[in-house]
Amino acid sequence: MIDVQPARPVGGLESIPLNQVQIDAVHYEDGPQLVFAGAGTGKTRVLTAKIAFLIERKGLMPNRIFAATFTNKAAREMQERIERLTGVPCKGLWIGTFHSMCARILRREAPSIGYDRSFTIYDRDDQIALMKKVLEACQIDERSMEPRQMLQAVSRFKNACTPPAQITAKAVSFYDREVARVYETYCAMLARLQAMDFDDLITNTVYLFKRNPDIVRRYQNSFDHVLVDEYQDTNTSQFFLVKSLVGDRGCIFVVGDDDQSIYGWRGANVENILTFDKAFPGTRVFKLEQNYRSTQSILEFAHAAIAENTNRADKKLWTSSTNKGEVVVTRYRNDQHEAESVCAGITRLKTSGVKAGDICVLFRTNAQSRSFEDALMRARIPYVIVGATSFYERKEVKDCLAYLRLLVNPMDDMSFSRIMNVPARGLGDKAYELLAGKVREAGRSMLQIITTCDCAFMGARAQNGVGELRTIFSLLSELKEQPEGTPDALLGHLLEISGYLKMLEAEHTEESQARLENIDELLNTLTRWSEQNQGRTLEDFLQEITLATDVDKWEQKGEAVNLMTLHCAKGLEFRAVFLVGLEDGLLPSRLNFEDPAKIEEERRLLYVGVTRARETLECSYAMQRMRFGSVLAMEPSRFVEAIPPQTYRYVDMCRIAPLPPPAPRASAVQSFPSRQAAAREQPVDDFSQDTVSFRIGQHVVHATHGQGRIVNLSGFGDELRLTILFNDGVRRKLMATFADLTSA
DNA sequence: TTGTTTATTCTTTTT
DNA sequence: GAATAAACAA
Repeated sequence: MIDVQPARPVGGLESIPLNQVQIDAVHYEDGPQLVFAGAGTGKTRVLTAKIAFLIERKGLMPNRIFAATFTNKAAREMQERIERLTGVPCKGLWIGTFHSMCARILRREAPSIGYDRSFTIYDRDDQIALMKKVLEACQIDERSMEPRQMLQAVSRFKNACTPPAQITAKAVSFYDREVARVYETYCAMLARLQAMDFDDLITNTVYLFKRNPDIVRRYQNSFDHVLVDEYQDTNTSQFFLVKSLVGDRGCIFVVGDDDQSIYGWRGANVENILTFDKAFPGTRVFKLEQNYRSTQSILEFAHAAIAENTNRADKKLWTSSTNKGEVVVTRYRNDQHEAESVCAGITRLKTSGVKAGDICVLFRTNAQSRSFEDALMRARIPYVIVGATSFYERKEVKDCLAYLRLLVNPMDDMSFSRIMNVPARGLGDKAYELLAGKVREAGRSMLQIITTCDCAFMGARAQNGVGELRTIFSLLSELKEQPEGTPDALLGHLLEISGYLKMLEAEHTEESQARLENIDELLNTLTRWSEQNQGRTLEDFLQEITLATDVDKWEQKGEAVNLMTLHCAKGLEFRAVFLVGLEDGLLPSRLNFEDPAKIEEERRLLYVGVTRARETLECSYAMQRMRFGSVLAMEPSRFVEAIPPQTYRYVDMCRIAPLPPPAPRASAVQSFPSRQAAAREQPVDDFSQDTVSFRIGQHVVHATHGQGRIVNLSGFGDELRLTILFNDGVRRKLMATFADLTSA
């Protein structure tokens, strides 16, 4: 095009330090680009620099750039950095998650696909509630077809952009036809409620583009460049979306890492990244392999972990850092032991000068956070949980939001049914059924019916309740039209006139107190938001909070330790990471045992966790874990066992720090002494002469397998089995009496 | 119709 | 062991 002559001193872009590959990727301008960016290789930096390059050097207007990121937080931070670098205000830049940007498009174009602009966005809870209604309407027993499973099927169809009619046409078996019927009904209901679920935001935008050539052309013409972060986690509908925005132009730049693809279960399609060059001919591939984040030993450990996977583009991260660091794998007695010891480790780190905010505990499932919360609380170490039942998922908050949503979208019967009897106004199941019947008959929404009809078909008590609701909503909609009807004022009034506050105030329980505080918090949030977002509407607020990701809601406070799931941790980094619960059945999850592809995804999850660490990494597993309220025996994760032992230091806390004597719970101790307790109490018996020579952690030599280390003992006497981790990386279980072993 | 008790099922991971 | 659904009493 134009030859780039940086006549003026280029302040911004050059202040980002980049290596040669990164520079090449940023400056390339001859067509589609795919950047393979391993963990910690400066992916965000390249993406930021690329956008800055487009604005600063190519003179693109910010509002002509479309950039999809994985969280809104990342988007905000990137936008700020670009503004600082280029000195160009980037308010108009299209940057955010696919979901928020599609919502932005759909708010404008909704009428073209038969929706109102004020449509409601349904979150997961709403989806489940709706699916239950759908199953009821289809007269399907919830037990034969689980709502969550149906939702997953529906989500699969939507992600592949297959409309109900096609599924119905293809359905052969009875089951398939039932699923198709559910899908059809679910979509129809959403449309009637003027609601969209998360998947709809993407697929409806794709439909919009597909059916309206003029609209897609308009959007194509309005974007000069399309960029996508974390491309390995895009699904098929997102691919279609990107494709239609790009058209046959080559103005696309994607960044990703197939090794970090961890969202297959929600429809992400790794093939998107692996076959990118087929979809966008003439693609130039860039590979970032120099890691700027982690120490040598962490990288080696990470590579050993991921190298087991078969379906991956070959690459290996390297670092020029000479800082060796150390990876520790620790075995604990049980989950509590693990939590307490990790807690002690955190205290040690803090005294050695690591800020709490630079420490993170990572686990596979949310339920695992509990034992760490307990331990941290006891140790008086402040912590934050990223993604735990968030504020906006609390009952009382959702109730308030349901009132507000209904005010915005009167078609939203799901929200209506949530609040129609909260607080209690004599509108129970029966009243609901009567109303639902009228809805089918009249083709109007519940709120519309109760505000426009006298409801003589209901009992006297119910009519009274209906009257209350009618008053509440007529007052609120009146206020909403007034200039003083700001979002926070609306909520304040609503809490008063609905009697919601009174209901909680009357309770006088600890719980009701907490709820009142949460409502107060919501009110404060809304007030602050209204001040900061003058001119924006209640609709905007509601959309913002339903599309916020867990990380968006997280403020990384310097003085609090972070707890989160491995999925949440994507894209983040910490000086010190504790990767806990590395047990078979947990990581990998038992539910993915049968499917090798899913096992590989679980392994990538481990890889993501490991590569979050900058300086120290402690991986751990416990021999026993509380689950379902009972104690389960656990085996170390197969992933850890497959990692060559020379890449880490093994610490067996079961031997180093045996638990203090069990609490004097007489009955428990007497009736069920655990095997270990028994072994502790009677260290000398007939077999102990033989067994005593075997200890966990002991180094041994096997006649055929060579050197190894005992990692586990089980059974007694003749039955004594040794689990030995041999230096070839293979773990074998051997009978002590037959194994030809000598002490190393 | 409402609030309480009991039974059951359940845990991946999230926009 | 917790959260939800069904069952039941008031």
